Amino acid sequence: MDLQRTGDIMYLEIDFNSDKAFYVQLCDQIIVGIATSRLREGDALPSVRQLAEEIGINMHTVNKAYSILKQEGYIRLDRRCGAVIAVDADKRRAMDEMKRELLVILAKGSCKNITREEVHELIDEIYAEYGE
Amino acid sequence: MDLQRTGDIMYLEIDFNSDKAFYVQLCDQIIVGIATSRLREGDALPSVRQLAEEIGINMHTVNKAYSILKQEGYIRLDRRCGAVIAVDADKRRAMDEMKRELLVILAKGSCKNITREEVHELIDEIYAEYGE
DNA sequence: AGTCTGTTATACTGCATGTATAACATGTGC
DNA sequence: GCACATGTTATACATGCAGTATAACAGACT
Repeated sequence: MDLQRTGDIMYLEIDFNSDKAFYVQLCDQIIVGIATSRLREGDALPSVRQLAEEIGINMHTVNKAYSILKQEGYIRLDRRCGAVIAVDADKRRAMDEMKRELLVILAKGSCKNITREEVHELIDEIYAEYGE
Repeated sequence: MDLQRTGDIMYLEIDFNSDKAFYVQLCDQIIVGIATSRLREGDALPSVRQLAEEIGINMHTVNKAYSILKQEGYIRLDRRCGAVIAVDADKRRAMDEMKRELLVILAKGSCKNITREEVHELIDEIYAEYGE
């Protein structure tokens, strides 16, 4: 087995004061991790029990996050090697979902006088900071 | 009083099968309505009781949506004329919030092989369909 | 055999959602 | 003044989700 379970996934943290659910925070952070190449195809994530203890939450909450990530096509789960990054790129569906999510966000911005140009700049800004 | 309470806000509908909360659906639809100029500064929204009956939900759920819209600076509420569109454009805060929301969405897209250029195209596409 | 993995089941607490009924203070129109 | 509509608030209830806790199971590794 050449898969190494990384001992420290320090950037996985829970904000206990956030209004976001713990499992949503975990999903988001892992997805951002993949996008920014801190997590790569084939990398192993900590086991549900291990991660749960590290960040101080319950095992089932981590398990829920992993299950969602599996169902949405970001990781692969099996009993041999735990959770492994394995992105299944269903681009068509991803773009549909992105469009639906963007619609409300752009509407909010439009109400607050954020122009289309400023949105484009914001996109490039984010890509510059975190991007590939 | 030259404010007219619009009799039919037909585009306000609840998707009872959605996973989104009713009051969130209402907020989103009203915000999109403002952004697309179907609702304009000074327009009056139906009263909480009237709208609740029209779309078949409880009064308090509508009231919750209105309260949030007020708190986020999209409408003004007073006892004389009910709920009135009145956008308070706190652009700085709006851009901060937009950036935070975009971060995760762009990360998801990046995982699914959606390029930065395609995101830009998607933005323009949405503006072309709904935008001013 | 022992230990780790994900997985499932059950039970409990706390909180958000949504409904229901009622009352209150204020503003409008008669 | 009176009736009516407005937003607002309080209370109570049912339901479901979030999170925790304990436990057990089947498969894979050493």
